[in-house]
Amino acid sequence: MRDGAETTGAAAIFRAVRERICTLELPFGAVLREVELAREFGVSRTPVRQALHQLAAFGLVETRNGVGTLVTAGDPETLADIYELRIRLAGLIGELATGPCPRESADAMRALQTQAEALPNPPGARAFWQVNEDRHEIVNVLIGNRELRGLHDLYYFKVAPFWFALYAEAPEREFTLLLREIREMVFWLEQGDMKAVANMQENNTAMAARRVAAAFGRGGDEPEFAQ
Amino acid sequence: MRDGAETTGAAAIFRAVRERICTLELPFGAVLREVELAREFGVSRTPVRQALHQLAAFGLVETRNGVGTLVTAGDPETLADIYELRIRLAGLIGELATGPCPRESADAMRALQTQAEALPNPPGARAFWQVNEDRHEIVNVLIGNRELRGLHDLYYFKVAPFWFALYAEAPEREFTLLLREIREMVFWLEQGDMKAVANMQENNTAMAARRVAAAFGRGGDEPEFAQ
DNA sequence: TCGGGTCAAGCTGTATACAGGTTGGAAGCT
DNA sequence: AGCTTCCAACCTGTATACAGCTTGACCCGA
Repeated sequence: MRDGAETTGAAAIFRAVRERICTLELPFGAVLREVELAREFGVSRTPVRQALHQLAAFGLVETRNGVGTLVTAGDPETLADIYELRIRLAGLIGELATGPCPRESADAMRALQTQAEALPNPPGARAFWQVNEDRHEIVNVLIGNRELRGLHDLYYFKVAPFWFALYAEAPEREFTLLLREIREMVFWLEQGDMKAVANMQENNTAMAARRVAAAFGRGGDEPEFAQ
Repeated sequence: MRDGAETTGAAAIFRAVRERICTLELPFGAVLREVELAREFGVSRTPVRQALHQLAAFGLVETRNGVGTLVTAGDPETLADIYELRIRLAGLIGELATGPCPRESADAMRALQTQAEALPNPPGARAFWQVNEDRHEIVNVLIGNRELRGLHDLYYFKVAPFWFALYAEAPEREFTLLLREIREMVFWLEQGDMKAVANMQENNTAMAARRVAAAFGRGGDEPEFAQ
């Protein structure tokens, strides 16, 4: 919901663990133990627990007494719900937009395009993740309605693990699609047309939903993620 | 985001404090001290801190080191953002609905109507709050998309303090409007028309937004809430 | 061999002690 | 009187100790 660079140590742990979940470094079903994380980050269990509880509140993990904190896999039905909603939220970005997009966003996206095109195809997982996160952030700051912006951010991290699993399956295809999206985004950002940007976001979200559904949809049971 | 009757003590404190905020028993700007709450609920600071951190994550309070936990008043701009989004979310309820509404919802709402009509006008703050919460819950379970349901719930609690302040200003008017809404809701629920229910929800949300904007909108600075 | 009961290891939930930060007011100087 | 300085009380952030729960493995009997 809210991010920013907080001063407290729990926020740093929150972001670190969230990133591990999103990059599947921590696959669904993995168990997190508070003492381990505490040792790793050089703190006590207290801040770790704070971070894990927040992740639980956002639905990324589930804590069970006596067992540990498990990374939760959304079942296919939940995943469908999330994407359905996410597509609509993308549409709302356009409906709630007031003015044209600022120049800085177009500049930032163009810079990202240049940077991404310099990468090999497929790039490493880390680079891929970073490019995508930058793209997300550039779009995110465009959203005028702060609450909608928060939701856009929240659901991005919620579906990120699934989406990243797509990359693991077909890295070249996913990177090509990402590049295509960035190029198109640059075009419309340069036009200053927020509605067009939102429509594009909606289209790409829907397309991602189809790919994710094909890979992890109702056909199979629980998604399989190898460590 | 998620509620339910949890086993841990922190969840109970979370709900209790949230209700106090929503009913303005704790007005904006009030400071919560962990030791006080701990004494009151007969627990240590630890579960209290969990509850307060969750409330902070949802934007209802803000914790400052060395000071305390303050109940946060959304500035008028944020309030406008929330309502704008909430109206659209109400529309999505209809768009994402799949089947007709179940009979139980109509029955429950009819029972609530009977119960509410038996109250004096205006009812006490407590009764008013309870009727409204019941109404919200009945509508909430109708929402098929679980994520949207969570958002609908989340934002309900986020605007509840403002909306409850309206009741404090004009109890009879607000109760009459609430009764009207319940009656209309019963009608459409009996028709089984989810889209109509959603449209109604959208209309009533928009109307509430206008009343709130008139009372706490950009005209005045920060809203004033007496203890 | 298989099923059930028991228990110990390990994890989270809770309570408490300590460290760091903030603030309001008193004391002192101008 | 007005302003600055300083400090003590208080509150949150963190670390640690203890209690309750879960689970898997071991043991025993059929």
